[in-house]
Amino acid sequence: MAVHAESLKKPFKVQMLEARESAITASVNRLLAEKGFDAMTVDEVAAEVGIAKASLYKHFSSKEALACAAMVQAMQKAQDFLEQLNEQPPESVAAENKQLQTPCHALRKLMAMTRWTLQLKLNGQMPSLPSQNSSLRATLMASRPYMDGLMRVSDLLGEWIVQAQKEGFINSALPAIAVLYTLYARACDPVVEFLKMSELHTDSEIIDMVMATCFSGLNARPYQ
Amino acid sequence: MAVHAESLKKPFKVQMLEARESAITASVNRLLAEKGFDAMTVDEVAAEVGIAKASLYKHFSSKEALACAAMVQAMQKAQDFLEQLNEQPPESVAAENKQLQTPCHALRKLMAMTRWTLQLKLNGQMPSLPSQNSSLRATLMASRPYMDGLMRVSDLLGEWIVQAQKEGFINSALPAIAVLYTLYARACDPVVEFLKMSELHTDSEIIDMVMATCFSGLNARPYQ
DNA sequence: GTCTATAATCAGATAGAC
DNA sequence: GTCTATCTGATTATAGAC
Repeated sequence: MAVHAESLKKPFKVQMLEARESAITASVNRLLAEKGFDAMTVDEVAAEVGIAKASLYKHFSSKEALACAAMVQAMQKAQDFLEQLNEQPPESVAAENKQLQTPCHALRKLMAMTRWTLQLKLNGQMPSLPSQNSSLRATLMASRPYMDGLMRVSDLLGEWIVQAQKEGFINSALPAIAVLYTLYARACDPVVEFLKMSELHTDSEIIDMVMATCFSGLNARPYQ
Repeated sequence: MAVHAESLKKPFKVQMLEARESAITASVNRLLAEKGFDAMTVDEVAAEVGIAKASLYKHFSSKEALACAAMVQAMQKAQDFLEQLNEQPPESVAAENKQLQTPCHALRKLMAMTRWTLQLKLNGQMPSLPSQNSSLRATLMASRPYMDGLMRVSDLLGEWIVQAQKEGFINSALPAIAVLYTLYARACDPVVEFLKMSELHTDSEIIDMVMATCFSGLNARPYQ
């Protein structure tokens, strides 16, 4: 019983430690979004958190572990968003947005998730992992929390994709995995940055444009 | 007159030098495609070309200059392809391919160019510059040959985009610049790598899928 | 121009006092 | 656990002989 009480109510020291580590992952997340894993230095992280570099290494054993913790946290946020979307009554999903006005519940969830991704990116909060093969990939693949989150996210999205295809709202000629990858790719779509840099459009307009190209493509659609 | 003759027929030594430098840029191009600018080391380049690192630096003053030369060559190849596409009678553009069967000449050229890009990528010949801000960006921006090529390519594509929009084959609600960026983004689309890694599809199938999502989007199109 | 050998720098990681 | 100071290795770049 004492053991249970101990594990339910965290000691003060543990709370402090977790708060500190949470502050670290938040900084890492921001830096990963801003410059990517390779360009981010451990010195920068330490400076931004306001502690010495050696102290960072007491919390995380390597730069990869540091980035991995941030990625796990980001993945958890994504999963939370999807779970909440999954539990909502389908009709209530983003009804305020005219772009989401499709009669297909599954498609509406997929679009809501894509909008969320783009918004996060425009806010500078979407960590960007190296597209090329890197030491970080191996660390992520070996991380249970990360892989568990990734699998759960993929499962949820996969279900919605198959459902939307069954209902005839997503092109069934595309393998579900290709649709999944295409949606994931919005998280690192350079079009968002390019349009943002051009300063010709608001964030909202940029999202609408990328949503349009993602779901409707470049072609004009005279019949719809 | 002697000057003209000199400049028309290149001396043997110059030919050798250009051949050597061409071999270098080819290696750099391949390495840029394989691992990107940051992960590519000058030692690797020297090893692959088969000369000493110090010799490389006699040809190119820095790693950035090295990559820049490769990018200029790649851009030149793209421009050559587009110019040739531009001079062809419109009817002859990739008539053999069923995916290019649109009555709009401009759209057909855009699609041919996109296919070409994806094919180059699948061949491991599409150099990938760092999406983030890097020292390479500055070098490229300061390079006349690169920027001239980029502008010419953008002009040609821009004309076709506007034309296809005028004829009602590309969504006119999208600014031409957004369409241009979306096409450029195919050169670094991670969906291609992901699908390739999954080993579930042939290169040809991958191209067809990415072409479909690019031009028609994910949505089913029951009316078309 | 090509080479070997070396300088210079930067960034990830650690030692050891407190 | 935090700090300062340092180590280590990798990588860009150069010196100087041929």
